Amino acid sequence: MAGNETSPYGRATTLGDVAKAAGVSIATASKALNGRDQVAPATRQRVLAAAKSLSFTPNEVARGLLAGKTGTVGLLTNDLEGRFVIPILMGAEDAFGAGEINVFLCDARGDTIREQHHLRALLTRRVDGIIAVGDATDPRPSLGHDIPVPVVYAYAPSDDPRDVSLTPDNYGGGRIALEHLVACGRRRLAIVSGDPGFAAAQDRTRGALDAIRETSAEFVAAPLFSDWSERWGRDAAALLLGQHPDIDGIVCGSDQIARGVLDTLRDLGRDVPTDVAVIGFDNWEILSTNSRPELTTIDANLQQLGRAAAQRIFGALDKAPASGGVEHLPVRLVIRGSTIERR
Amino acid sequence: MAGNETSPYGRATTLGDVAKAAGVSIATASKALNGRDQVAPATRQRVLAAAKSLSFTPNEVARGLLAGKTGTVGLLTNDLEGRFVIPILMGAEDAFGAGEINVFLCDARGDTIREQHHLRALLTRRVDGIIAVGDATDPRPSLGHDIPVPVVYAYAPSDDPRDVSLTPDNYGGGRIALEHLVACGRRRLAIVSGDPGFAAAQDRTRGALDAIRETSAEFVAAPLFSDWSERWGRDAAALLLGQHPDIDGIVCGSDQIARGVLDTLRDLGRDVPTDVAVIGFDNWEILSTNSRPELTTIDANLQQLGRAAAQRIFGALDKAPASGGVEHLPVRLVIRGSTIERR
DNA sequence: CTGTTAGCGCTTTCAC
DNA sequence: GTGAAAGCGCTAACAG
Repeated sequence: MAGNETSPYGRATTLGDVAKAAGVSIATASKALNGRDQVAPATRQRVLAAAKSLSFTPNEVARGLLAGKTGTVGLLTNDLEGRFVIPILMGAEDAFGAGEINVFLCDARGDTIREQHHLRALLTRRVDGIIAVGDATDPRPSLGHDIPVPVVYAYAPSDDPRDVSLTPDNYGGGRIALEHLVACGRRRLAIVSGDPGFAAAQDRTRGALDAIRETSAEFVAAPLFSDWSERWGRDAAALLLGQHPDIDGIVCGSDQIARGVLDTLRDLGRDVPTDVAVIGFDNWEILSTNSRPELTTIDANLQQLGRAAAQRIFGALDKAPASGGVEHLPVRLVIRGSTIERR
Repeated sequence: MAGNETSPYGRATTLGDVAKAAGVSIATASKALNGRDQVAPATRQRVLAAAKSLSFTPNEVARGLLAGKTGTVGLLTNDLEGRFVIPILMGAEDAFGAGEINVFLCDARGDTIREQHHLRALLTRRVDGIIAVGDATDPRPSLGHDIPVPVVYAYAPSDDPRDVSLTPDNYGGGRIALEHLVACGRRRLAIVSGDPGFAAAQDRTRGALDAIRETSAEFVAAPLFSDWSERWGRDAAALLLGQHPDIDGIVCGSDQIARGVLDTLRDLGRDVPTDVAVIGFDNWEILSTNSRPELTTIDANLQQLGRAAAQRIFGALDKAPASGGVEHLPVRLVIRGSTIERR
């Protein structure tokens, strides 16, 4: 396609080439191609034909230079797994009718230096906004306020209340999880959470603790914390069942922990959900849909979170920056076989 | 920062602003900032100072327009999980000393229409190259040859031999897996693979089948195929152990399958690795490092694959396009507790 | 309706 | 050493 001078891939076709081929001026070609209505139908046809035959692709870079905005957004992440960032990316892509915007994904790998580096690069490329995605719901250091484009923090909120932050409602999730177990008829419950240093562990647990007061159920033991591993889930379940053999429901801090809990219950010959109901958190499908039985869990609606983040960016673009603060987005219950009998 | 006319975020500082502040021409300011040597040290200092005090960020968009290249690469993926694409992205970022290049990540979600849409958008943004990442090692339809920038297919190769494709050496991985089991003293082996419609299932299995001929070990049963789930791993193990109680090693088609196999072995009271050694494939850490015992597995070196893809792009940029064909990149054995006794 | 003109922000000859 | 001028590809007035 196009010319073929020195470089292996030739020079791309320009609007000038199209105009020449159609025998019109560049300005007219531009109008024809962009659907402006001050151009004769016949002329437009000629331009369109020329553009097609030359497989003309308009140069968005030039367009962006002129317009003062590029139609790009930077996604700055520390999520090495991609577990959070991919759904958030998808949500962001959706928020602008596919293809309007393109997303630069930058992986800072938990390194502040690298993050600054990427931030600078993104600004240099004149992104229209930045979404900072963390891999935990604990507040993270603000990127600062001397950034000339809107910034939204997703999943991990900023520690500066002036920033705009979106994070899942872990507290509400804890409530929902507990309410579901109670609705399933469970009365003697326990909590196995993750690393107590994480806000997620605290918030989810707090939600469950608060919610139980409104029910006739009770916790047979204080919440257990350690880390987010399956191993801990296994160990915790053994501990709990040893001390309280009559437990009939366990709220877990994550799907990983829940998988461990399921393993131990199986080892101990307890049927799930008949003897003990188990609920996880995250809806990490590779874990939640492969267990025996499949895991009932709380889904953080990350794709919606991505949508919302993108909307905040674009809202802030024309109007004033969205007012700061941490917004907690609703999560949702996903019911599978670990809490109700499947038929 | 910068001026503050109408838009909420003001107009960005331009080179002109810096030049004015430093009392020099735009041309001189440019030279000073870019380390050209035709500028007096004193002048350079003044320009640098002005740039800093105005927190000037050069506009890479304008620069790209002039240079004819943007320093961006498009990553077009169908990998909804992000399991493959994130390591590949990291490898690509590394290949160009961090920050030289930025990557547009586009998720086509397995939809050809959306893929074409994204492809067009990327070309419109004048990316310097495109990496197409699939979520399986089966050949995928070529994006075509009328693309004006280099394209490299990663993980999923193109079905057109003229394209440049990089994919993990699954066959070699199968060999390595088997050789490891034999090196661990196993002699009565079996293969539990995944969906037989996948190239990965066939290639890995073939590698193991070929490799065993060079050893004194044997397969006690024909390879088993079904799907990539844990459930299938559990069922297959039950079947195998029922028919061949003396099995002492199982080559699995994926970590998921291996997890299922481990579960059944545990249910049957077989010790791993003492009675039966198990090896997985993929090194999907959430699975492989959380099992009992942890999984020995084959890692596809995706980060290196990303590096290599980026290098192909940039090689092709100046010189002729890299010669086409599918290149199989080496994989590596990761030894954990499912094949050797840990101390 | 169409073409001319003037830039967007920057780099690069090429005079001075 | 420094600056004026041209121009990357495109759009947006403004004349004609």
